[in-house]
Amino acid sequence: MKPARKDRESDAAEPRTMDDDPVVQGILKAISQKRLKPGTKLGEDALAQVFETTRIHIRQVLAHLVSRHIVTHFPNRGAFIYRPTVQEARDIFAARRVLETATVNAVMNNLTDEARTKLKLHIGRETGHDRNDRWASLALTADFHILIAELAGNTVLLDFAKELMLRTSLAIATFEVPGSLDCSPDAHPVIADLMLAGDRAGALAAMNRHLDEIEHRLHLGTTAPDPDDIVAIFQDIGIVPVSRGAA
Amino acid sequence: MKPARKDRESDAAEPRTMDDDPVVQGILKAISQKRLKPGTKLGEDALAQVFETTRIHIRQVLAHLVSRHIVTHFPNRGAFIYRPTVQEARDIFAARRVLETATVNAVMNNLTDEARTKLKLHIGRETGHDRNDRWASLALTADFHILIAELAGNTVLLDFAKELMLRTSLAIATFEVPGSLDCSPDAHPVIADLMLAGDRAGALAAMNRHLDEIEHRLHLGTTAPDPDDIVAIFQDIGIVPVSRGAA
DNA sequence: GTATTTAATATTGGCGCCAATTTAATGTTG
DNA sequence: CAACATTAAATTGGCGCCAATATTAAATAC
Repeated sequence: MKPARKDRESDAAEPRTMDDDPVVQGILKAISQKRLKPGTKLGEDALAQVFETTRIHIRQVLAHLVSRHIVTHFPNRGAFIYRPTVQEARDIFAARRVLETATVNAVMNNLTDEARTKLKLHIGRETGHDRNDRWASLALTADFHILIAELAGNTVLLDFAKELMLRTSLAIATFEVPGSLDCSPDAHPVIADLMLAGDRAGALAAMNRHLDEIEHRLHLGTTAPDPDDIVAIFQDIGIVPVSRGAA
Repeated sequence: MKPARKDRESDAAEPRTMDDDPVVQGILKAISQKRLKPGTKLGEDALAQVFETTRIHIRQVLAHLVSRHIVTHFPNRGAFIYRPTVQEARDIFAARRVLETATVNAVMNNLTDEARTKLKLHIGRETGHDRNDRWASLALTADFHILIAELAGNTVLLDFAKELMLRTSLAIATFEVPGSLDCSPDAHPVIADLMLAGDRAGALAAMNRHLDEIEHRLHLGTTAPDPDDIVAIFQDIGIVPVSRGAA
């Protein structure tokens, strides 16, 4: 009937990655847009109903997110968006300083015309988008740092950068002061211009200042030093209307 | 009967991580010792029988290893130890240069007595162990780099370092020339001595030379530039006696 | 005798069911 | 009326079964 299948068995079956999964991408996008906050419970049935899939699929997705340090799993309790500790938040930013210094350096070692074009294109989108759309802004700010990692041409560092961006979103959502923005609106164009101008030292300094600025906006020294972590989580679990008043 | 349980529900249930799993640790250890080579099939029933567990447990373990880029999953075919491409092997070493430069720097910024002690202790174990035990050697060489990442005091960078060590093992096993050692036996003591002596620049240079040496031992330019990747995998899948001769 | 086709076997993938535990609700008591 | 104990509901965890696919073995044709 279909004997031609055997001839292509070498390339027919491609390896499957969880990152392509629409449910994974949906949850990750929701996190980077801060629609899903740390401590939120990810019920299996609820997710299965929202994404119109089976519960088994959801369990695989959650297991993947647990492996990626995006979700915490409590036995017999379920999966929750991970809430970084204060120390871990600092470690994330320290790791970003290391990684992004390297990626900026790598990009400037090989600044092709294609790289320049992509950089300009992104800055154009970032400055020209609708400022009222807060969720589009949040997604774009992460894309800038990921773009630099892409231009660096190292898939391993790119994966690390993606993971760090997600975990940064969790750290910001956990420790931010409610009213402030994530980062100043012109930080990315400044960095991009310095890179396009060939000013390596200036670009590196601007990037590190940018990261410092984001980190110092957070309440890493004052709020919840490290104790009663899980207790705080339980307070926030109730995204749904909380009937009882504050304790 | 046991009403005291309710009082402790806040701290009773701890989050569970896959890294503590004995099956995961067993597979990871086997990889770092190069008993499990890239391309080897990890059958679910076989693993369940070896580790005396259920098939579901094995599936969770394999899913975790897939997320960690240690195992590749082919639909309806099963899980195989991941085989890095040439480009990815280069990226792994480039990422290690970035990461380990940072960790060495961090350690030397805060070289406590405890750090000195642990460093000396490890070097002592590495030089004093049985040289004939090749598998113990392989496990120890990875531990040296992980120890430095631990002493750096950044959990995020530590996780990255652990992942990079695993992927380095896969890269070496994939591209090594059969007879050679992984690295020269005195490279680690040299680096440790320079660090203990406070010679930052010397330690960084020695570490980078060490990484260069490991990378240059591999056949990254001559063997299988990048084409027919999956085909090559299928050739090596047959760890079990191959009845047919070479093609 | 080699290659192709066909059948048999083994392995993976997924769905449903039921047990174990937790969480919410209800009733009781001081 | 508040706090505790008990009961009921909901959710997660795990096991077995069966379908879908790939791999191996046998059979047939050239």
